[in-house]
Amino acid sequence: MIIIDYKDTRPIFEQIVEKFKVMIWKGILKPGAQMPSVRSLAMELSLNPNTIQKVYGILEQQGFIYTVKGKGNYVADTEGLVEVRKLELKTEFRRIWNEAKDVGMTLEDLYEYLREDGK
Amino acid sequence: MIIIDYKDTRPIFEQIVEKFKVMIWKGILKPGAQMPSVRSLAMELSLNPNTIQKVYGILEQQGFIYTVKGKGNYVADTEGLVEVRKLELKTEFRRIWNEAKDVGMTLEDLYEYLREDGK
Amino acid sequence: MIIIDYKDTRPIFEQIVEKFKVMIWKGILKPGAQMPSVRSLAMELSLNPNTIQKVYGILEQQGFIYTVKGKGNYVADTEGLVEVRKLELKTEFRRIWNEAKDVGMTLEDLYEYLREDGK
Amino acid sequence: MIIIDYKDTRPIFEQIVEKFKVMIWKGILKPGAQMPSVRSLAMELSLNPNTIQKVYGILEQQGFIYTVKGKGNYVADTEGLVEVRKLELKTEFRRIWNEAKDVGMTLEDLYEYLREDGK
DNA sequence: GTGGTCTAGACCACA
DNA sequence: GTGGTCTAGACCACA
Repeated sequence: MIIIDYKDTRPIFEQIVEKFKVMIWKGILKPGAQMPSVRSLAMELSLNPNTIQKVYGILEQQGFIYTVKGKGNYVADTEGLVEVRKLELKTEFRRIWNEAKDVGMTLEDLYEYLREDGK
Repeated sequence: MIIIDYKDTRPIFEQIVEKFKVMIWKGILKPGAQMPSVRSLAMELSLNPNTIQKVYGILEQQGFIYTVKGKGNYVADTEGLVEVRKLELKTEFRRIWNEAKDVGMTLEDLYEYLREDGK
Repeated sequence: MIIIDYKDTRPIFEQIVEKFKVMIWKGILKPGAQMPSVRSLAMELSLNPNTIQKVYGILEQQGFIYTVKGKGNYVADTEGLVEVRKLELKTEFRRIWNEAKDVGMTLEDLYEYLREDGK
Repeated sequence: MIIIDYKDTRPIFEQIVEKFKVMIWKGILKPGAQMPSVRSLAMELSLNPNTIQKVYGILEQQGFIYTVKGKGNYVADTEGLVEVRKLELKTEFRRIWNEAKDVGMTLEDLYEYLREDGK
């Protein structure tokens, strides 16, 4: 379900956080669904449980999951989060776009480039 | 000329590399111009010379400056680098765009958003 | 495994980079194999960890190894690198050949000389 | 007569030594000819006289020129030097060739490559 | 003066 | 344990 790319320069915990977020955004993991336990996921991925603990901590703190003590972690309701996320992404786009203008990229170049998304 | 943001999570050397690149892209630092000496810049920013050494090493290795031993560092010709930079930026756009699609952003939304550039 | 030649005029870090490259080219270090840790190698060679850090940084940046934070450094796939290496070597040959012509060496002399490879 | 390439990574003194050697090998500077004075050459190239002093010191020590106190520097007889130089170059070729074999270069590849020398 | 290399050692993030 | 960043400071080559 989750594959770690050891040649990715990002730390492992960040990769996993990212993967879970995408699965939640896309609805592969639905609100209320139980997350795998820290220990079982650590076993499955051959990682230190600390690493998974950290992943869940970040997801919880960002509102993607919630913890029920003694029972486990569950996917949260992500309604409000989508709008927050869109804003974050727009801010990122704006930042890069400012640099792109400096090297002479046009909005049309960018539009064309992103449209060819199949390739 | 260069201000370090200690609240930034990125390492100091990376921030400075970034700042110099932008100054070179924008033509604030022109090809052939002499860079501040390793030691003088270190003093000015209250940093260790090693840190500046690292910054200049990266800039040289990426083709932004060149070193004349015993004389100093100079801004290089940046002709070919613009194309490389465009590719980097496109890769960044693609990465964010992939996330943006997951939360339901359309290419038209993005286009409109970036077009209103005054704000 | 690695011996430093203190009579060599090249800096230590460069000698070690070179040695590792050769071991990787020759397949003595195979793709996926773990490199010695920064600190253990530093101890073994009686060098400062920073020096090894630099060596690994260069090897990584040139595609010979990759780093997994908190785990270690691993030998990368070197498929594409062979072609790059061939180009580098050709450039070196061209440089020396230009000098050799100046003292009257012919291509046939060179060919004969390199062919007698047993000696 | 001598042009310094400031984008060359080698130190300036080395570039000049190199240039003089070639001029002597090629016979552009003939045995007995007077070398430009340290001061005049330093002026001409806008360099520190120390740098030229160093160049002449190396050339003298390697037998390319000789110094007559109070008169100047003169090109030496280079008869014997050519053979010595050929040996040095052969050693360099052998060293690179050993590496080239490791990445699968053949003697024929090399021959062809060096033969196309016009380009 | 200029840059380059290296040591000793602290402190941090990640697993 | 692993690697990454940074300081303080020595020593060297080059101009």
